[in-house]
Amino acid sequence: MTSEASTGEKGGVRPRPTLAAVARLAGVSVSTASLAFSGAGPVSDATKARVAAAADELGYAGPDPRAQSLRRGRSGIIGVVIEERLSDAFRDPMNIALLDGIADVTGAAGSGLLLLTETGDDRAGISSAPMDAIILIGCSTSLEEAVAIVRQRGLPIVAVEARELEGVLPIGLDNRAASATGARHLRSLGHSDIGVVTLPLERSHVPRPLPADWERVATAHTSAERLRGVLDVYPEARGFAASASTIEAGREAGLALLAGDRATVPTAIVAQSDLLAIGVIRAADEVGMIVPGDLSVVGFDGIRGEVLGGIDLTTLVQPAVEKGRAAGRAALQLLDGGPAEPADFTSVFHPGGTTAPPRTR
Amino acid sequence: MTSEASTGEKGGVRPRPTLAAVARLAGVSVSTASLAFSGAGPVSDATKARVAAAADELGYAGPDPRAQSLRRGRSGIIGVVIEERLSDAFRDPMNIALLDGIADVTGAAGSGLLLLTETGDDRAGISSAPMDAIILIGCSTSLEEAVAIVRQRGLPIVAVEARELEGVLPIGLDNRAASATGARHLRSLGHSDIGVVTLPLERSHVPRPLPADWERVATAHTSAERLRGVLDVYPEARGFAASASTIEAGREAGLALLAGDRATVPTAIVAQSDLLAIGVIRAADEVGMIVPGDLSVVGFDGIRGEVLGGIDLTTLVQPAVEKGRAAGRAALQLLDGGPAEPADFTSVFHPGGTTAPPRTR
DNA sequence: GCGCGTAGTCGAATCGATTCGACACGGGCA
DNA sequence: TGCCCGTGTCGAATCGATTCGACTACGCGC
Repeated sequence: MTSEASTGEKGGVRPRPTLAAVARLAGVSVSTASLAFSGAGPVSDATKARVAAAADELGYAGPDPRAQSLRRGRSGIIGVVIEERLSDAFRDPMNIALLDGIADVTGAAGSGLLLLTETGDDRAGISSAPMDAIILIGCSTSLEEAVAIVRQRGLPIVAVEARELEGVLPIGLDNRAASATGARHLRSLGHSDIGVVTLPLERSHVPRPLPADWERVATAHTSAERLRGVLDVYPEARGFAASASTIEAGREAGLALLAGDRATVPTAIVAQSDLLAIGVIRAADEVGMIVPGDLSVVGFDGIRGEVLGGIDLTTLVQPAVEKGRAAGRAALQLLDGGPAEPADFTSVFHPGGTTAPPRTR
Repeated sequence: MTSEASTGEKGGVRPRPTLAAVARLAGVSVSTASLAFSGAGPVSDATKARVAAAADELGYAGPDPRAQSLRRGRSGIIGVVIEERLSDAFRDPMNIALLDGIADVTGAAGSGLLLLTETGDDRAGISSAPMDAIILIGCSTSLEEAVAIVRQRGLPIVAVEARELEGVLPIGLDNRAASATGARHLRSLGHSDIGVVTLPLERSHVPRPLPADWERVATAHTSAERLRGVLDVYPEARGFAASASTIEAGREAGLALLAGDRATVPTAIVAQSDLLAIGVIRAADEVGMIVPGDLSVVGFDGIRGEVLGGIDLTTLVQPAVEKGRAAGRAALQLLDGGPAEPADFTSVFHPGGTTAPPRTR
């Protein structure tokens, strides 16, 4: 009878054996088999061995995660919502570092990361994927919407660098203060006319000069905060919104700010990311300006390595990986029911070789 | 009685309402509620409306994905296994492009991507995450192991650029042939002494000269194939295995190959990735060699954009995004029970400005 | 006017595990 | 000798949905 077990010997698409089958073969009840398998509960060694043998014989691959997650009310999956296309989001090393930090923590806790892109109207994932918690990163525009959906599902929400929102645990960065520090550095060097290259401010990532009503139209929290930080010090700064956090977009923005007579262009530019800063430097190079002689450039992020091409960028170094870890930890704590305290990270000013006093003209 | 619905008005951790609760409030059976909600089956408009109203009142967020996935035997999740740490894997734009291609297809089909890293002994994800299929990318060393686990779970497996393996649907690239094409290009230019910088060949990513017994110790399929392609044309080529697919690792390898008397170093280097190639070019620059005057360099991948820094690299352009799409499609087909045919992609040789005839010496 | 098909609804089984409470048995302690 | 408790095992409820088969009316055709 139970020798139907041998079915699996060779056949084609044999259905996955269940715990019940294992129990039957081992001659014990399902509950005992479960106990034996999970190690919880008192089970005699002999029984344990028989169950193990039966499982082995049937090729039982362990409890079905679907059934398990239903019963336990946990799926062991944490959703990560990324606003843009993956290829866009991952162009910036900061996002990768962030994700790496998250993966570091959640991976260690045995949770998987479910990547949810928010492109188009693909709400499907957010509204119906099996998750225990969700981490929003780089989500600006549609934040409210996403939060509403997720909240209705009763999932804990962690948001990295988002504006305060009811029921959302924030992982913050001192964007405004840090940017102000960078700006003050320029002021102390003697700069009085500076430009700002911002990250995309609104949903439509169209590169353009900063509109006067940017406060009203801005939906990207990080960009807005960093901009405020600069304006705190230089209320008159001219701005240009880049189309993305890439070198190319930075170059484009840089060319726009540096166009015109040398006497009328800013003597320093604050870029809201290091990639943008590198682009600005490239633009300066193209219009024949020397950095930092003719133009000082400040970045943000503190990326390292190849992309910099050996440049020692003056920038604000943010602990991206650590930020990711904090987000991961917070998500885990929340889904454990425990309270998680919001984290706030601080960027460190790194004076590099791309800033200097303005050339007297 | 049923006014307990109002509990959710403000309270703390109200448990998520179930379909049963909705049905009760609407005064219909659970089965009818289910039918009404999913739209399947004949339900009168009046009933549908009442169910919808009840769901609305209770704040029902739709069927619990966990229960759904148990019943349906599907979780709507596709696992993507990445061998290394995310920050390492995503340093190479090719991997991002690949993932983007996968996400493109699976996202459109409503499936989420579960990121599983294979760092350490963290088999947890692979062996127990709720997934419907799995895609292995850049998995070399521990391929067999991973495949064994997943196969026992009865999941369809798609592997990108892996060696043939029973029960695994391969998505291939003409690594060997394409590399040979690159090598023949060098031969036709007149080079007779070339070097190869390979991607990591084994688990331990230690940079070192290619050992004589590399065939035996190599576990990375892609690297090995690309190497074979070059050796097909230049059996005597000297090799150096880089520690990663990064510019820095390429530079390091380049310096190693270019050390010594100018007369004894290779006149051309084939790098197994564009990032490595850029590193090699940087190394050449450092030791005072001009590319392509003193040294020709061939890459692999066909990355574009900033990292290249304006270099027109001679390389083999592979359709990475398309490869990802194919992998995604294959996974979807397999989990639909349908047969999926393996895909094989072809790289296109792009003659750039980094190769030239060797300087006569 | 009778029977049959169908729209609409419901009850119950099912997916595969976990876990609580109950039960039987044997040994230690009073 | 009798009682209690811990160990090992089992049955049954439960998680939350989907879906099959059955049942009730009702309308239509013959």
